[in-house]
Amino acid sequence: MPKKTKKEIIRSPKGMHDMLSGDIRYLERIIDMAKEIAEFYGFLPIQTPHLEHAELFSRPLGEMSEVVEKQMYTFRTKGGDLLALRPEATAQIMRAYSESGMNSWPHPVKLFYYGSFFRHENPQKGRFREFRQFGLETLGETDPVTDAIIIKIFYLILHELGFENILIRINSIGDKECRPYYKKELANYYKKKFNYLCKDCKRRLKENPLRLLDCKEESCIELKAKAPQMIDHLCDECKTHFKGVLEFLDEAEIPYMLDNYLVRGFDYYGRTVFEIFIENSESPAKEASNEGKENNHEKAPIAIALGGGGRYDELMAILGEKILPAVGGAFGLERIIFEMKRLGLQPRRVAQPRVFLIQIGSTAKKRGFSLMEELREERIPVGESLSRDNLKTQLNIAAKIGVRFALIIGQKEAMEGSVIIRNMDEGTQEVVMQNKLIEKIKAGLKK
RNA sequence: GUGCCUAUGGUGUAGCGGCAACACGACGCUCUGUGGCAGCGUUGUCGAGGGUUCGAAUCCCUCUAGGCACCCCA
Repeated sequence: MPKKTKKEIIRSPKGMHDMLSGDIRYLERIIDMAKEIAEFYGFLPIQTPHLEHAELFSRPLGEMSEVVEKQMYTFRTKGGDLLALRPEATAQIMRAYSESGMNSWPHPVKLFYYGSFFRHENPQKGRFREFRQFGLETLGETDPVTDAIIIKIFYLILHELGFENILIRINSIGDKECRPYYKKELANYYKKKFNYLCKDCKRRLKENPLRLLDCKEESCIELKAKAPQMIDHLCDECKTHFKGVLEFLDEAEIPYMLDNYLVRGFDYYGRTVFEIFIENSESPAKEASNEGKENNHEKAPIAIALGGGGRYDELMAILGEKILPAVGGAFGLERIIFEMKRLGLQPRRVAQPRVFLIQIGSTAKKRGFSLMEELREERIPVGESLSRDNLKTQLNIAAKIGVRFALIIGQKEAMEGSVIIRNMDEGTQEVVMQNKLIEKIKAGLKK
């Protein structure tokens, strides 16, 4: 072992990073838009804790599931409780529903949220250990229109942000009546082809046959084409429900694509499942040349979904409460920021100051210090660099920001209670007494 | 958890065995009375540790971190 090691610089934990003003402007734009639309549709805000009893998540997801076993941040408190950093919001909202007595609210209860979630996995493109989501939940309603509203709001948010080529992939995975039957059918089909399956799929067949439909191995994709499809095995009620959802989407002219192979990992999902993508106009050509195969008749979406969700009518029962039908979904906010930047969509605009305060000398500095407050009270955004004393430097900064007026206070002005207003574009100046200043600036900015 | 790639000022890069270089940014000074300029300076133990060598940013090994993909997916 080395005798002397350089002092280690402390870095942010793996998969977690600072979000700086550049990205936050995008984040704010997304949140502003999402809130506006969600609130229009009658959704109420909710903020749930970042920590919960680990069991809240492990019970619905399964103690032995990979997510709970490996990806959840859990720890013991000093008091001995087993807590977890929240990996998702849905279970929290179910908990909040019963804990906060929402069963006495007018139904359906419609909620939206945004915030950080945590999962301990290897970071890669669009996947971090701390990531932010915006989500919607509608509790206490089975009507297919509620599914459609959730999807519509997600669609609208992206549309209003300026995204084009938004694609909703949608499927119904049945309910607890018909899905087990389908699963068995699917497993039977694949058992016969066992020797043709890839290594992973052989394992999937035992653990979660639905996941076989997700496999990207070419040989498995071929097998998938002839596999039994969920849509043919839906019970009548599920079929009617799914048809209803699609009719509302048609009515709203929301572009969607039936994807019979879209599945979600957990058993508590039932009926509607959906994911939202942005179609990538460049990638089909690229992929075609890479693969050199014919296999590409469907348009290629980007690899990662911007959002997804579905119906989970059975979740509340798993948590030990009365059955409460529910549907919801969430956006990955980092992923949307990434796509907005890639496609050149605009972040939130921040008003730039159009006036800049410049001071020379200690008396003037103090005058400037209090003048800032007078301007703030008048809601005139004003830039400053009070910590600088050099006139040229300050003018330089003012010029760089691109303000219209510089307010210059020097020794002389501080003494006589005046201010120089300098028009930065024209290079003209005017000396005004301080009691006329606000008026003059307001008039000047109007032009 | 597995595999592949990467690591040089704040940022983006060059150097590929022989003096660490360039651009931009930031900051300071020239500069306490007038801006976008200019000049000068500062911003580095080349991710860390070890090895090969007369000599390592450069070659080798280990570690760490990051990226990408797999696995898995909330």
